[in-house]
Amino acid sequence: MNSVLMVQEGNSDTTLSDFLIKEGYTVFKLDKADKIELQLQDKKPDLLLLPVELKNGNGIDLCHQLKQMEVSSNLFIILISRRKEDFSLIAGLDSGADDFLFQPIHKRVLLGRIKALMKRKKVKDSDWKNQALVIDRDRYLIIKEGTEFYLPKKEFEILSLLYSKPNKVFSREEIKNAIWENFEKVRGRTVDVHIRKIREKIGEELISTVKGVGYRLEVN
Amino acid sequence: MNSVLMVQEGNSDTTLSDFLIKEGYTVFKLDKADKIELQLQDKKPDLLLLPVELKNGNGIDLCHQLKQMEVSSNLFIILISRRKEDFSLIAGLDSGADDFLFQPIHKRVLLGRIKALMKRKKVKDSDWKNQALVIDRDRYLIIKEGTEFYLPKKEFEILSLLYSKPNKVFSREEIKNAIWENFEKVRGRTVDVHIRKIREKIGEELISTVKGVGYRLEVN
DNA sequence: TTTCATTGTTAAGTATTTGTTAAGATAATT
DNA sequence: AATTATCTTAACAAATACTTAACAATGAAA
Repeated sequence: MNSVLMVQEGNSDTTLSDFLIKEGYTVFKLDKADKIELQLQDKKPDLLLLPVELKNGNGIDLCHQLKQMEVSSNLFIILISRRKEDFSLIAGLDSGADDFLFQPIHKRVLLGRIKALMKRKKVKDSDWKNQALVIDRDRYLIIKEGTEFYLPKKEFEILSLLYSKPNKVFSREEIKNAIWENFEKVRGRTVDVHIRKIREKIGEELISTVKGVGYRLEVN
Repeated sequence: MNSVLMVQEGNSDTTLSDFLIKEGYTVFKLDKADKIELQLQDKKPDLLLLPVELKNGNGIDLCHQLKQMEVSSNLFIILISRRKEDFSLIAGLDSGADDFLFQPIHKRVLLGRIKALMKRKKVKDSDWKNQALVIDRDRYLIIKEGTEFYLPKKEFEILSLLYSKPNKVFSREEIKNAIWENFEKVRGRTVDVHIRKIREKIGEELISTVKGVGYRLEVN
């Protein structure tokens, strides 16, 4: 995550791009959004900073289109607007944007957002590529770093659930609700014990506890 | 997103409310729509299920009114009607409703709609005002300028509360009221200590004290 | 400047939540 | 039916979070 494509129509301000370059990013600029697809194909940036207000159309629609195209399916898009009112619109529409910012953009805020996206991307990547964990429902098997583990049903289902949203904290209630038929009848430390077994078999560090809330599958 | 206010005039069916409760939602019921504003102020639900056909007026107008009021500006409203014809009307009018359903309401359909709204809310929340700070309830973590922080429950809830209205000064009473079950029993410097912990972890400048009044989340 | 109410801070005590073990119950397999 | 694996539960230990008290610091008003 270190190349950024900025669309800046009728505006040659370099404050932000200079800042990003100083922070180690490769910055490409476009002074019109028209030929953006070619640029994306060519430069393959990680992030696109796209104004809502464009000379030739609007950024929300463009964002929506890009998000559905193959070239840009892995591209992060931050929409930028001059008017706050726009964002009710954006929130209502399904623009698919990854984040939103208002003008004027503060350098530190932008950097923060980029870093947040970076983290998300990392999680995504690890999901798809160097998967530390694979769940094979067909063979009812967990594979962690090449080693296969067989888990009994309950443990397998709980781990699958956590895996379905890595890093999300699942409350015990959510877990019971999802795994047991009559979840009201499951009391005491039942869930905890299953978690214990999973940790024992697959690794202590795999699942972390958020006290007062629940359990989370750790993915970095 | 987990509390729902249902208006059910002349009908005491509990199928839906039971279902929602089982799904983890807090459900409040009203058997007449007359005093609805008081209830909204009091219960602060996330979602209102409002019939179009009311004894004393109609739900479309009421919806329209509510959407313009401060109390309910963050409230999601789903309009419910017995007759399909109503909805051409609604679509034409700008009722401001977030969604529409026909009687009879199927449980799974309702749940689906609620979850869809939930997603929208998340987007809204994250792009709203306060840009340097992101609160991720799913992962139960705070992201400040790209750095993630895990906070214990009470600290997380207090910060979430302050975040819900950036720059608003919350009195200690308001905070206790919102976070604790029996807030009367919380005495002494308890709130202050939690604030201390938050400042320690996320930054001293984040929350400022308004002497004699309370605390405020600083947002520029 | 002194006073006084308010807030900050620390550290210790208390409460709550979670971890862990082992035994008994239940279900599956032989 | 016997054996084995899995699941649930209770009991207690450990860890963590929460609350409180005591005193310090601050700052506004007299």
